[in-house]
Amino acid sequence: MLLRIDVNSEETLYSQLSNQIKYGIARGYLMPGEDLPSVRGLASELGINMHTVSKAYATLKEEGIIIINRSKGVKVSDEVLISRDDDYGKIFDKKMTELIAEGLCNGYDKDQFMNKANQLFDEIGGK
Amino acid sequence: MLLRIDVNSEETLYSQLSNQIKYGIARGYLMPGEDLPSVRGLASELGINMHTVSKAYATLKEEGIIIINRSKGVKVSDEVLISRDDDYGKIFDKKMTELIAEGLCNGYDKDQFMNKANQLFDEIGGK
DNA sequence: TCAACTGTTATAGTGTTATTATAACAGTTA
DNA sequence: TAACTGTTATAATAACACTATAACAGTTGA
Repeated sequence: MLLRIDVNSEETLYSQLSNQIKYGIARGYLMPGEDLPSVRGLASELGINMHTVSKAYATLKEEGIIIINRSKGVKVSDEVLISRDDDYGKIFDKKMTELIAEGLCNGYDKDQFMNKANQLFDEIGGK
Repeated sequence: MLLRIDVNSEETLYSQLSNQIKYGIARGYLMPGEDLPSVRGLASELGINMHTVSKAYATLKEEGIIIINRSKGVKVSDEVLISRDDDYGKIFDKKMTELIAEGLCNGYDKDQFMNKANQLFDEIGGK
C-alpha cells in the first residue's frame, strides 16, 4: 500500500501516517495479518526519521490495530475489523459528538450528515 | 451556559473551550445572536489566561461560528445552524472519513455507525 | 558463527506550540 | 473621565514534534 506524507500539512507526520493506515485497513488495501514496512524502511522511503514512523506504529499498537514483534516486525492485527475494544466506545462517542456538533454549526443537519455518511461508506466499500 | 475545562485532559484548553461552545450551539444552550462572556471575564471565571480564551474565540471566529466586535464583545453568529460555508465541506469529509475508518478498525460497521449517529442526534435534539 | 535484519531505548539538539504573565493600545459606552 | 470591549506586543516556561546518532537484544538466513 502506498503511503504519502505532506510535510506542509498542519497535521503531524505520525498522525498522517496512522490515519492513512487506518483508512487502508478500512478500505481493504491492507488486510488483517498483512505485514507492514519496517520502521527504518518506511522512514527511508518517506524521507523522514525512524522515530516518527515508530511513534505512528506505537499509537496504532496502543489502539490494538497493529501488532508489533520485536524481531519479526509489524503487521495488521488478525482480528481488526471484527473485535471491538470496549474502551474505544467512549472515545468514539466523543469524536462523533464533536463531529455532529461542529457539522450543525456549519449547516449540516441530520439528513445531510446521514447522506454524507452513506456516501462515504459506499466509497470505502464498508458493508 | 456553563463552561468547564479539565487541565489534566490531553486536549488543549482552547480546544476544549471551542468544542464546548460548538456543542452548546448545536444543543441549543447557546442561541444565534446570543452574547458570549468577555475574554477577560471567562478567563477569570475559569482560572486560566486571557490569551487562551482569546485563542478559542479566534478559531471559532475563523470558522464563522461567532462574531467578534472590538468594542461590543463576542456573540454567536446570527446565521449559524443555517448557512453552510463551502470551504468547510472538505474538512467535514476528511473528519468523517477518518471517523469511519477508525471506527471500522475498531469493529464499528456501517449499521453500528448509523445507529450511534441516530442516537447522538436524538440526544442533541437535532431534527 | 557471522551478518543483516527486526523493534526498542537512550541522549541530545532544534523548532514549534500551549500557556501564562504584564503591559499597552484603540474603540465604545455610561 | 472611567470602565469596559478585543487586540497586539514581549517574554518566560513547559511540552511536543522531529531529527540525528548510537547502542541493545532478539531473529533469521547464509
